[in-house]
Amino acid sequence: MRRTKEDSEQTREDILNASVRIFSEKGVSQATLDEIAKAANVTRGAIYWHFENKFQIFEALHDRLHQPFVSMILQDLEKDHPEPLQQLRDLWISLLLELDEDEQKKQALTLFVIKSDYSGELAKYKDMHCSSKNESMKLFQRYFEKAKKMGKLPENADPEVLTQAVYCFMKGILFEYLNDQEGFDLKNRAPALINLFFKCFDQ
Amino acid sequence: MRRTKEDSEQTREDILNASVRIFSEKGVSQATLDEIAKAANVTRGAIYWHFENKFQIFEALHDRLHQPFVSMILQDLEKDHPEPLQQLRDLWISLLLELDEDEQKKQALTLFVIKSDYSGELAKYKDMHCSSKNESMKLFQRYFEKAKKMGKLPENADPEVLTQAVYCFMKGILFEYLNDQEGFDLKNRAPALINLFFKCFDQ
DNA sequence: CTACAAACATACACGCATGTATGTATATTG
DNA sequence: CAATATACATACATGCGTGTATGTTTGTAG
Repeated sequence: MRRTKEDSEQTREDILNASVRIFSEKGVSQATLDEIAKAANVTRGAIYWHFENKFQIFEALHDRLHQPFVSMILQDLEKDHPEPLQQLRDLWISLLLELDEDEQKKQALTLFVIKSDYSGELAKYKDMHCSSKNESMKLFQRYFEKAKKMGKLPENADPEVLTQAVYCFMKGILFEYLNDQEGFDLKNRAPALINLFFKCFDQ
Repeated sequence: MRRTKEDSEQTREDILNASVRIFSEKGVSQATLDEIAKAANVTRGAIYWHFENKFQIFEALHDRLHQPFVSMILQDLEKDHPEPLQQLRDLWISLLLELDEDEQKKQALTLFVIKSDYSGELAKYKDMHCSSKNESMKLFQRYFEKAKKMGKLPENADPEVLTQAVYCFMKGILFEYLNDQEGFDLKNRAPALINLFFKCFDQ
């Protein structure tokens, strides 16, 4: 059953897509390669052909999902918005609203925000996760630095602290929403929550 | 090796204490009963005598840790503070600062905030977790309801939204801190972060 | 003082997930 | 058109964690 090169690439994608689903449903450590194989309509043989083990899949998924996010933020930072804080606020609101309607993204975020605790078997990937977290935090910090340079923030405001605050808030929202999607009316609450938070910069 | 009743209760406690450690280090699903047994200086036989299985330990831990938290908040709510928002703010700051120096509490919170994703084997306990979450959120909401009755909040402020906002923020802080304790200088940042957030109510 | 049962420790059987070894069909290359 | 490597599927061996069955000691009730 030798397949062509495109076929092969397709099965690789199938495996990755199935992995996101299974990982986000059961958690990485509870997910089994056989489940993933069945969800991707292949056998474990195919998985072991494309990946060394379960954690290589995890790593591949991380790359596939982190990079688009970073480049999207970078693109947003290119724009010379007159109100960087407002820009960041709107970015987050639209991100949350898009998330609410994108099952794929929800699964991916569920996987990396909730279902992977980077302990035990996943411990080796903690550094990877931390550094990509720091990478995106640095990007968010640039919004605040812009705002400060434009005099939109008080002199004593520390962009690093503000970034950490926003990051924690967003992480909390994502966490609560992804943990109980029925109990969290994101579509209606997201603007209210974000707007409320960004009020603390308006003084 | 029949032990007295107090001995028995002690081993039960030993098992629970060891479980918090192992669970918070490896995650519930990756923790094995043999590890727990060794950490508690007993055998798996002792564990199976006191508990049905791993998840019964988890349940027992949840009870042991949730109830003191609730009663602590209830006690704080008894006080008739003239500024409920300030009271809530100070409560959170002191909770975070205490946490920073209490290894036991850190382990417990790590377990329930990060290491248990309530999927797969833990799915049955999701309801339990959600209802105890809602219970504590209702308690936090009472601070805002108090404040509103006292005219400390604008007429159109929705205590439920405000509660959700604070809860998400705190969850995010806890999550980030527990995930990378070295990278999060909680002792110095906690007051700054909390104070910043509570500013959005001062208008 | 002697049953009996509590409080474990030890031993065993089972299933399940992993990794690897092997088989196989087919695209591709010379 | 043969030879080879690719892209898997299948089969097998292994280990590990769980649950349970059984053994053992000792506090305790009568």
